Amino acid sequence: MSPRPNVEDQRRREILEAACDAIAERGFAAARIADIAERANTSSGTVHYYFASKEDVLHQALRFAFEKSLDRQIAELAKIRSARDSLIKLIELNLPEHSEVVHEWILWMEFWIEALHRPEMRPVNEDLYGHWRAVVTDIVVSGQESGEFKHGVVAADLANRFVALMDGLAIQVLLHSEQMTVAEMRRICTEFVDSELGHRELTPN
Amino acid sequence: MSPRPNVEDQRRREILEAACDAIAERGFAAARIADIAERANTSSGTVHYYFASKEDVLHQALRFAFEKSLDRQIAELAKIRSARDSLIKLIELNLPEHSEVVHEWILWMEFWIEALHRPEMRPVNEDLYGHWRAVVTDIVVSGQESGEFKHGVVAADLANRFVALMDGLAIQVLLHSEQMTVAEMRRICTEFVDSELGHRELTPN
Amino acid sequence: MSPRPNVEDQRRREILEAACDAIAERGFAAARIADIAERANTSSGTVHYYFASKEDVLHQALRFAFEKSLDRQIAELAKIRSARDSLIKLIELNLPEHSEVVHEWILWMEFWIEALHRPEMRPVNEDLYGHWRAVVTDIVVSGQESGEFKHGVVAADLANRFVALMDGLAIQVLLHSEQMTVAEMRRICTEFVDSELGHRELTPN
Amino acid sequence: MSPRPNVEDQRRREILEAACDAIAERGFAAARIADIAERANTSSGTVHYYFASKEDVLHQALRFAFEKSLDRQIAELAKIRSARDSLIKLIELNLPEHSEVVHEWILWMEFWIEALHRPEMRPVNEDLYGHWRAVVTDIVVSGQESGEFKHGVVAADLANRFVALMDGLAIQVLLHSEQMTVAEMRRICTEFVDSELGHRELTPN
DNA sequence: CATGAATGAGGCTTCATTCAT
DNA sequence: GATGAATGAAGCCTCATTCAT
Repeated sequence: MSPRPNVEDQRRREILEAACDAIAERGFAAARIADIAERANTSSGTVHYYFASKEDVLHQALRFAFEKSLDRQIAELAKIRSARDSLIKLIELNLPEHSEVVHEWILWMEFWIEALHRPEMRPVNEDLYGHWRAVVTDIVVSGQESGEFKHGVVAADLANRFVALMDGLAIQVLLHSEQMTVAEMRRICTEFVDSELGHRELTPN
Repeated sequence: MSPRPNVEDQRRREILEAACDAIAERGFAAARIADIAERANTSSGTVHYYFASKEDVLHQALRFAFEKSLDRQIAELAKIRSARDSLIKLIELNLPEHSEVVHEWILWMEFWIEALHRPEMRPVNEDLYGHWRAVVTDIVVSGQESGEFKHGVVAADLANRFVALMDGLAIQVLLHSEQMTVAEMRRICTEFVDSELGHRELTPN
Repeated sequence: MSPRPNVEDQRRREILEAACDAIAERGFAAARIADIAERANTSSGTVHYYFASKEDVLHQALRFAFEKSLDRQIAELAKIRSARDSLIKLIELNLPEHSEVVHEWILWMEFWIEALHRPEMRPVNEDLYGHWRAVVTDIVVSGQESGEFKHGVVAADLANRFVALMDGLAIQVLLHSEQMTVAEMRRICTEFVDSELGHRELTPN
Repeated sequence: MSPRPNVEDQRRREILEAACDAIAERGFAAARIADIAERANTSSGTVHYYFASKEDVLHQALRFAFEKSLDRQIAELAKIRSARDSLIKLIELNLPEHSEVVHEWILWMEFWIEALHRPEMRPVNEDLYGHWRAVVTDIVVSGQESGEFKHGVVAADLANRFVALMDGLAIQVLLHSEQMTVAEMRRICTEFVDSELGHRELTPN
């Protein structure tokens, strides 16, 4: 009957969102409780009312962001029939072109560093990255089953390479490398899909 | 004539090495001046005597580590004639298998995060990564010129993809992902070289 | 007519009991409103609803405990006829042997410290300790009147010495001193009574 | 050669003295690092430079005060030949008449409470109180040997009773009980010595 | 050259207290 | 009557930086 739980859950989410913003803007290590409180229009006391410690908010914030992002992407992909279109969509959804996606990538990078020094966070990587890889693997498999993709490629292996390639490219885009722009990243990823899975090479003559 | 400058340079280097160790072990953000001093068997006062600020030591330490690593790799590659062997060697030199290379990768990852939030560090990326790409590009070009590699591949583009792939794979290896081991990374990188540059596909029948 | 006041009084007492527990377990200074609320199965808001401030609950809790203890002891003593048996009973009732009495002693010790720094609490000492001394004094006087105790001892003086001795011994027992056990405390107190008030020494031959 | 150690030791002692003052004035639990720093004419940072934590300074301060007090008393007693005079001197040295002795008593009381809740401090009690008891025991034994005191009293037992009596009386004096003044405490303690150890009763005629 | 004692700003965390419900 | 979400003041502690030696 009571609407309280929702209110509390709502506040909780606001704080996590604020924490994500703070991490993206100032970096994981430099984010202060006060930054989070400010962005959530509340007090530092309230942040501690909902979370046990700074580490607690920040870790939960990262997981929260990743789960939200994964859900959103899965929802977007669900609308698409073609396997190739799905991978292209996946590329588009993850090109660090607009600030929202840039933020997500920054959170991933911050997470890598944190997980590097805090082994207890590695399960998050295992879990989330596993999901990610599974998404790609599923698309590849279904594309192969439907005949849209060529056979002879191990889906899980391709997923690993695809994800690694995107990660590596995104880093350079985010660092504003002159050698790597969003456009270039898009081209490379698209070509990766077509050359690895496409039929063109199979019918040269 | 005085030998002093060497002494000072020596000490300077010791501090930078110590800073690299501190970053690799505790993380860029968590590394303290006291950690550096301890690892250099000196005092925090001395660290400040040689460097203007904490940021100064840490930034110089990263650049120092990357330049040393680049130099060492270039020296190793200079001994090798074959272009393919050079790329294979490059892969081996950068597989995060032993602690030294793991440390180098951690420094790169820490650097990415730092450069993300401190734009003034991006030139280091531009510079060092540029070198890196140039190394790969040169090997590819020389391989193509000698006929060892197939033509039709844009060397600079391949270098970008190669480097991005390694970066992305290394991250997962460093996070101890169950899906990505050193062996798997070695296989993927080697296959990348052979499938992208090798002649096998060109003579199927 | 309304039974409410009883409900409120009841709740009030529960909170005071809870506060006593909290003081005994965590110490006066370390006891938090949340500790009290938890032990009273209620909320911190409710504690404040019944008491003006933390200081208020804690001070009232101490007084409450002492009054309860005094009443209980007076009731126990009322059953006893012999003056010597009364003093022996008093000793038994205050030997820090079982947890309830240990708790009472801890509350006294906490009270001493609090009264030391908060002069406004000293009247509680004056009042309660006065009662205590009066209890002892009355027993001694009645024992002397009945001939059970020897004369020549100033009852009020003996009460002061008796109470001080017990306080000092109890402290050492509570600190788990190897030199002072409950058994030893019992022996010393009993001998005190007999040597100070008994007739044995008076009729040696 | 370097006078540094002395300087550091000196500063250390100053901070401990300041901590004792802070405890005596504000109470163990209410004493803040800032209070200590202020009284030592230094900064809170410096307090932490010499001591690991607040608990660390405060605990060391108590031990420091007790050892100093014990040493001082032993030195005073060394000048005295007569056993009775020694006990009388001991009483005088510990009557909470002047602020210095009052401070010492407050520190003891604060210590009792702290040791009650922090068992790791109990050895301090065992150690220091043990010394104290030993001092009394030695005086009694030597008095008995010299014939100054009557025999038939177990020295260790008397020491326990003497110390407990003084503790209990001091508490009431410190709480400004109307029933217990310094003069009364002096009288009671002196009479204790004479009645327990004196020869008067032995030579009634 | 090098040290390390000293500083104090900054940030996390605790917790009594308030108040809307 | 009772609650517990929210607050913010207060205090401990860390650590880069300074400076006298």
